[in-house]
Amino acid sequence: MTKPPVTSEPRAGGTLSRRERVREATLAEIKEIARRHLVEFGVVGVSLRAIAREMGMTAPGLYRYVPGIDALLVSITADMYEELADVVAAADADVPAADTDGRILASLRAFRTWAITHQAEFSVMFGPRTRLDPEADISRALEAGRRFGSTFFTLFDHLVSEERFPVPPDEAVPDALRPELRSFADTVGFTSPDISEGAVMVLTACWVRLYGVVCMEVFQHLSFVVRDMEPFFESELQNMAKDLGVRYAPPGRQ
Amino acid sequence: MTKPPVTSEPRAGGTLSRRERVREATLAEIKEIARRHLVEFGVVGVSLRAIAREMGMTAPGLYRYVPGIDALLVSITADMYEELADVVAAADADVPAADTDGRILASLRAFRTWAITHQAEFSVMFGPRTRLDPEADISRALEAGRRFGSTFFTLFDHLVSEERFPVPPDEAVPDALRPELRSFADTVGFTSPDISEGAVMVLTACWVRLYGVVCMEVFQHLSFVVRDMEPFFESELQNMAKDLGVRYAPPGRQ
DNA sequence: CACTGTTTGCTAACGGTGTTCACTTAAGCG
DNA sequence: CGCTTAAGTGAACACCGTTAGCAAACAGTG
Repeated sequence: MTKPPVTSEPRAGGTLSRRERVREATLAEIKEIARRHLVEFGVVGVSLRAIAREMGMTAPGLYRYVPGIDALLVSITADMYEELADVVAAADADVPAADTDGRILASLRAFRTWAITHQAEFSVMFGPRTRLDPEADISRALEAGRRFGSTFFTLFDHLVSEERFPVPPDEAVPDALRPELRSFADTVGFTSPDISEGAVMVLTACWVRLYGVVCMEVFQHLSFVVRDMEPFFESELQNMAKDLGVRYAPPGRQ
Repeated sequence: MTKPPVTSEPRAGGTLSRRERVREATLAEIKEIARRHLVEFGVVGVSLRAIAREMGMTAPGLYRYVPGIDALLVSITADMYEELADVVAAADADVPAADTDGRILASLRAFRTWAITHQAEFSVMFGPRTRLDPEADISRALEAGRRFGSTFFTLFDHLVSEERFPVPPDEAVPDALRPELRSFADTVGFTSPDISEGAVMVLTACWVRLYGVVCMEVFQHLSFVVRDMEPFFESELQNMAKDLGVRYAPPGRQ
């Protein structure tokens, strides 16, 4: 008995047989309900038994489609990374290609908007790995994460080649940081492979700020003292824009 | 039948009766084991039955000491905030009082060190509230959180009064941000109540950066691409120091 | 058509969880 | 010493993930 993968491969011909189609549909239903339960009850509220109950079947039956609850969570997490990557890429594509500044602001705002409108999803994606076991195969999520980042990396690359901001010389990069920056740039697959370490340092510093402010907002660590976090995000965006030589514009109506 | 509080109050005389002492000891044991299980198995691995088993009693017996698993988690979370506040305050106190720069660096490094050496604790404290129900009484944690912040606020106040860095004029503060900054400063209880909004804006920007970099490290969102996050933290610390007019010094041995 | 092998879903079961209730035991107090 | 009250137990209920064995439906072939 072979363990079923979470996503099944199409057969040789490229077309799916009837059996494969209904199988795919059932799997999609499982993931749809799991996602809904995640949003409604949080990550601890996702259970195979409850999913099966809602589908009108029993929990052991789900094991024909999913190897277990952990793998299911990993799988929908990968879906969510792909969705986020799509949303950010779409926001980027909505702005005229020549308007680098507008594209950067739009992409980052799309990231925040998605985060605060999908708090449960964001928490499992960017929060601590409380339930996703470390041995799980997260390659699909990693790939989508890479795609998510690539939108920003491409835009950042434009800024560097347009010399929008003074790139710190390599001497200004702390020695201990250099190999880490190099490793980061390589793994992440920069558009221009000869990007300087100083530039990558600036990029990560910007990312840390935005990640930090979005995390604070989604995790609600200032919710009892601050009603609306958007001004903080916009302020951070403005700071980042200044450092990067990007023309800041307040969020358009639309 | 009155629900037992998680921490019992000492009686009028100030001394604890024998009964109250053993009660306190049992409660302490419960929390000690819960904490250990949290570290060992993560937040999902904390269970009343397992705690009771280790204590040689049964789960319902614990309900004499704790109203339920949620309240227990909230309670040890408050303990952890108090511990963190102590650690940071101790690091601050270890540096000569006149050396504001050194105290700032020491306090922030103590925060990061505690975070990475207490990842499970940090995750429940600063990560998404996945298991702490929103209706719980978190006043003790909030109070400790306030104390945790006050170390930094006091030091920041020194910087402001010493005019170490150019405080942005009020016109430079986005209108939308002003009431939020005001609310933040009031709730948090600044040492000097007439601190300007521009100064608070700078402070929160710094905090967001450090919070972000520590979260990334603890939540391991770059672990597959970066081995050691310390250089990133130190780099961010250096950036912050520059913006705040603080003399940066690399982490001393000791 | 009948036959065969596979896929699908079920029931039953094991061990784990939080929580409530009724009950017994034991400790402390007057 | 007797009485009050607190501490702890066992049984029960409703959940959870997971495995094993079995029956029915299905797809394809002789």
